[in-house]
Amino acid sequence: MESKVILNLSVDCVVFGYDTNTKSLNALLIKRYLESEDKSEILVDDHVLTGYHVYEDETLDNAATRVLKELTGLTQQYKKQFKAFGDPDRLTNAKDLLWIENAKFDIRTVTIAYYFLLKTEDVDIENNKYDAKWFPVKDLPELGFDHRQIINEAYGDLKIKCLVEPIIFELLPDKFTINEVQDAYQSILGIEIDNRNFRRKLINKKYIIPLDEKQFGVSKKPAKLYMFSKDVYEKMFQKNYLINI
Amino acid sequence: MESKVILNLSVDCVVFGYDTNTKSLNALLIKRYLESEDKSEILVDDHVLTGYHVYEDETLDNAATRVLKELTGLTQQYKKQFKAFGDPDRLTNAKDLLWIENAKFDIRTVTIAYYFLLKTEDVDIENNKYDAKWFPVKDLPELGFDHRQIINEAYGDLKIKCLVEPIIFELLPDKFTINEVQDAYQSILGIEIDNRNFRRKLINKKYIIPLDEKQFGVSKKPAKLYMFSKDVYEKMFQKNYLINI
DNA sequence: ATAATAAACGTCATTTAAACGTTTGTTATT
DNA sequence: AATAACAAACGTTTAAATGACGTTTATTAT
Repeated sequence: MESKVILNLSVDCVVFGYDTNTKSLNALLIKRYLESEDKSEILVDDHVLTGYHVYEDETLDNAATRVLKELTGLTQQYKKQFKAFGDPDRLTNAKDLLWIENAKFDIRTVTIAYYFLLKTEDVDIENNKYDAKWFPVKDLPELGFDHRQIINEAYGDLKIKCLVEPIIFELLPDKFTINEVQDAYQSILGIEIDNRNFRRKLINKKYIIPLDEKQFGVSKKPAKLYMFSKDVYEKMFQKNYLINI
Repeated sequence: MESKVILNLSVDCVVFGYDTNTKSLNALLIKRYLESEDKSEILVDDHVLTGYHVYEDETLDNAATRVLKELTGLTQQYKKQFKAFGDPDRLTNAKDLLWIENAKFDIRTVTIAYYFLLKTEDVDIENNKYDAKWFPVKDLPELGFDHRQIINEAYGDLKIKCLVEPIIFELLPDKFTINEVQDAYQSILGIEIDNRNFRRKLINKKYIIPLDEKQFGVSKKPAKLYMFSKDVYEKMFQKNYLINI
């Protein structure tokens, strides 16, 4: 009745990994490279997000989780569905479409985009079967499809969420120093924060638990380690309804 | 290759309308009522959101705008795509499916959900061809499909957005009193606010413009009217990056 | 022992927030 | 035309949070 456009449903995953050492927020991308049959021409040479078709009997959330697991082996990471991308012409670039099995111009692919938060070090990048690599969000390579837009929108959503929820700790190791938290905020939000005031403010939070441990192996005064207690945070009924307009 | 599940793409629109008089946030719903052929049985008797199939050559955003216009005649309202709902079993209720043309059990409908913000009075409810009605968000009727969940998630998203962006003014008339703003926050967030502190704080915002006008027709001291300047708000480079965790 | 350096602590002035009390302008009533 | 009623509008006081700095401390490398 309708016509010949075939609808395809997929999830795409923006995997954010924060690197405490380089203070860089990275995105995990996979390489695409394809030559013409006679090898005279490079048809595709760029990077893309991981994504996959959503199976018939699968929820969107489960599809995203499956894709992340397939790519990284990880299953318990912070996940957020942040936007659907479904413009009818979003995959009409013929070069790109060669990548898709049985690609025709009358397939419309709607993708439900998720982002995940984890630590760069959590992924064994050496033995990754998709040859996935980390790229700084602020220095992305050539990207296929509309994936640059998807990453940018994910990043925008993440920034806003950072301001109202303590999701920064999803990006940091379980035990962290105050300065590492500050560095993460500065890097992700692109701002400068006064260390002394930030330190005071953070240490006063009841859900920031000081540990009887210090850094070691550093060649300066080792910093005290802290951890974040999600329990305490949730029990103090946050969403304190501070209207901040 | 894949199998016999037919994928259907739709948008669903949560139309929020705030009523300044009753201080109630409402959702616009349409009635479903269907009897069996011999009229011995009521098959469907509930309410649903407005939604529609997304046309082949149409963006998701345009589909949502089209649905709103069809329902209300309005085209310039605040709109947000907030979540996709696509669980394989979300429409497997046979009773519900009778509503869908050519419904079979092997159709999977993924819906991209939007919410719109407007004033209840903007909609001419008397002459509405879908027989749409307003229902307080806090007192919804029996709802079809997963529409209760969709409304609740939209409402949750709206509440959070209210705390960080001045979208409350999308729900209020162009000229409003300070108390009307307070009432809207209290009603939507479910909180109590001290009027004297709230008033002082709001009046001090540069983007809250006092007018040389007062209420009339009220039987008490008429309140001064104000308006919200989106221009001023945006120029003062908000997103002042107040980390509020 | 000492230099170098990041971590950690401290101070003060200013701003913002919370919790109240008081005055004012309008309409309705006498 | 006085006054009661009442929400609007303004004011005060105290406590807490923030912003902008200066100083001390613990560690490693020399």
